[in-house]
Amino acid sequence: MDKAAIAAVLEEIGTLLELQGENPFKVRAYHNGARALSALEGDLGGRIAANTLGDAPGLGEALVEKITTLFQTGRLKYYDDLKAGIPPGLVEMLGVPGLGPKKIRALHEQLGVDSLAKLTEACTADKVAALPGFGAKTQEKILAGIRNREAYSRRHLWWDAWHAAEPILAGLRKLREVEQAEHAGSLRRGLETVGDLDFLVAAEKPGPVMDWFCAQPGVEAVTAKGDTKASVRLADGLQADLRVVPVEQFYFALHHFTGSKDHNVKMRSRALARGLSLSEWGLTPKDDPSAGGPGARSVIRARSEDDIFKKLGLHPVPPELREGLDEIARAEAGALPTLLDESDLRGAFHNHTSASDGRATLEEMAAAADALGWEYLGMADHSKSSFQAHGLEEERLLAQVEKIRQLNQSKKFRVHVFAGSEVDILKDGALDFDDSVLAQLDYVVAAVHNRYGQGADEAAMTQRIVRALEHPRVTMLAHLTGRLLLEREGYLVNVERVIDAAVANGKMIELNANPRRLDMDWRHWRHAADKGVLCVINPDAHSPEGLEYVRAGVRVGRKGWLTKEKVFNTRGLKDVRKFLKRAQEK
DNA sequence: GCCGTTTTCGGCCCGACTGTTTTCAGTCG
Repeated sequence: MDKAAIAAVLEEIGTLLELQGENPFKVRAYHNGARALSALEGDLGGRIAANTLGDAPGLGEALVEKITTLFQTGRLKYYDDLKAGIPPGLVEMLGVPGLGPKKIRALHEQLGVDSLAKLTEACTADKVAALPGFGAKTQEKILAGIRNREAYSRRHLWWDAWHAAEPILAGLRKLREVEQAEHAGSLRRGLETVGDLDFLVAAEKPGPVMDWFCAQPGVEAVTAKGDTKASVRLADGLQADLRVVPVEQFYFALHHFTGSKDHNVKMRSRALARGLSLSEWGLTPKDDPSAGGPGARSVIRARSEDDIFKKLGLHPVPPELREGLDEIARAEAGALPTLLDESDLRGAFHNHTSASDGRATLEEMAAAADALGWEYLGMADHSKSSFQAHGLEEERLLAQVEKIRQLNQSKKFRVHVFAGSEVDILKDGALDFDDSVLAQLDYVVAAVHNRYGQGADEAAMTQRIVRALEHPRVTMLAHLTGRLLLEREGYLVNVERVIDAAVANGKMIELNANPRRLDMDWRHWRHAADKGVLCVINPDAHSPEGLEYVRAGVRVGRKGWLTKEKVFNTRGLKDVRKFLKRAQEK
C-alpha cells in the first residue's frame, strides 16, 4: 500500500473513532498522523527500513507500527475491526451540515438511524425533533442539509472563489463604517480549491456592515447572523462568512482566520512556551484572566501580521506558506524564501490559438500579451495526434512558425513571439513529430493527452514520460498528472522519478496555471526546486483572457516555496532567447 | 495517540453561534 492510501486509512480511522465517541485528542492524533504522512518527502519504504519514520512530528510509536503494517501487508486488523463495527451510513451522515459525531451517535443509538434514507424517514415522521437535545429547527436543518448536501459540500476552484470574493471585498472597503477589510482562509492561502469565503472587517459599529453583507444581491440565504458574525449562502452553494472585529484586534483575527488549523496550533503552542496566549483577540500573558476574550489586554499593538510573528521571534510567514508544515521552524531560523511575485513574470510558453483548440488568433493573443506588458509569448498549439483539439500536422505547424517569424519582423507588437508546439507524448514515450520538424521550433512542450489504458499503470506512465524527457528536443513537460480539479483524478505517475529525470536531462517542469489544473501540484514544488528542477509557469491559455491564469499559477508557485530564480519565465527576453538557443543546439 | 526549556503523566487552541436549554452542549472553523 502506498503513502497516499495509508494516509487515507489513518484519516478514516480518525473519523470512525470520532463516531465511536473516542477521546477527541486521540481522534486528532490520527488526523494529524495522516497529514504528517502525506507531507513526508521521499521514499516511505526507505524510511521504514531505516527505522526513521518516528522522527516525523505527529508519528509516534503506535502510528509507526500501523503504517508499517499497512505498507508491508496492505491490511490492518485494527482498521478492519473498527470498520466492521460502524455502519457506513454514519460516516455519510457526517457530511450533513449541523450533524457531528455526538448527534449522529444519539440518532443511531436512540432511533436506530444508520443511513441517510432512515434519517430522512425519521425526520419526516417527527421522531428526531422529540429526541433530547434536538428540536424542530434541528430536524428541519437536517432535512435541508440532506437535500442540498452535494451543493453545500462542494469545493470551488480558487479562481472562481477569488472572482466571487473580489466584488464583496471591494464593496466592504467602500462602506463608511469599515476601517479595514480582507479576505482570509484558504482563499488567501492560495489553496487550489476553496471550501468557503472568509471576510474579516475592522469596524467599531458592526451592525451596518453585517446588514450590508447579508443583503448582497448574490446572497441566496442567510444561514447565521449574530452581532459580529454572519454566514450566507451564495450561488453555486458557496458559503461566505463575515466577521467584524474592533480595529485593534484586526491583525490578530486576520492571522487567526488565515492560517490552517495546523499552523495556528503551532503558533499558539509557540506563544504558550513564551508565557503568552495567542488568540484572535490578541497576544496576552498566559495567566491574564482577560485572555481570549473581548477584554483581552494584548501585550503588543499589532499594526500588521508581521508584528505578531516578530513578537514570537519569527520572520514573517507569507499567507501561502501557513499550512502548518515546517514554515514556523524555518521562520525561526530566518530561512524563509523571498517568494516569487506576480510582477516577476515576463511572459509564458504554453498557449493556444484558433489553429488548434484556442478561441483567438495569433495576433489577438500577441495583442493581449502586449497589454499585460509581457516581453515574450510562446505559442504551443496541439500536435497532430490530438485530433480532438484540431492538432496541427507538420504542414500547418511549419506555416505557423513562418507566420510567427514574419510577425516578429513586422514589429507590429512589442512582445516577441516564440514558436513552439505542445507535442503529444505517444504511448511508448516517442514524440508526435520527427526531429527534423522539432528542430525548426524555438522550444517544445511535451504533454500526455491520452492514457491508452495506462491510467492505472504507474510504471508504464512514468516510463512514457521519462522517455520523453530524455528526448533532446523537449524543453519542458506540461501538466504532469493531467488532473482536472474537482472533475477527474490525474493518471498515476511516479512524481519522484519524473523529477529526477527532469533534473538529469536539464528539462523544465511546467506549473500549469489553468485554474482547473494547477499541475504539478504545489506540494511537490519545493522539493523539486531544491533538487534543481526549473519551473515554468504557463497559463495554458485558449483565449486572450486566459493569459491571466498565470496569477493563479503564481499563487500556487508561492505555496510551493518558489523564488523568482527558480521560475524560468521571470527571466528577461535576452536570457530566455539565449537559454532556448543553447538548448536547441545540444 | 502524541509529546516534553516546569511534565514520561496530563495536558492537548479556543471563541461564535445555534438551538436547546434555564446554564449549556454541539458544531464549526
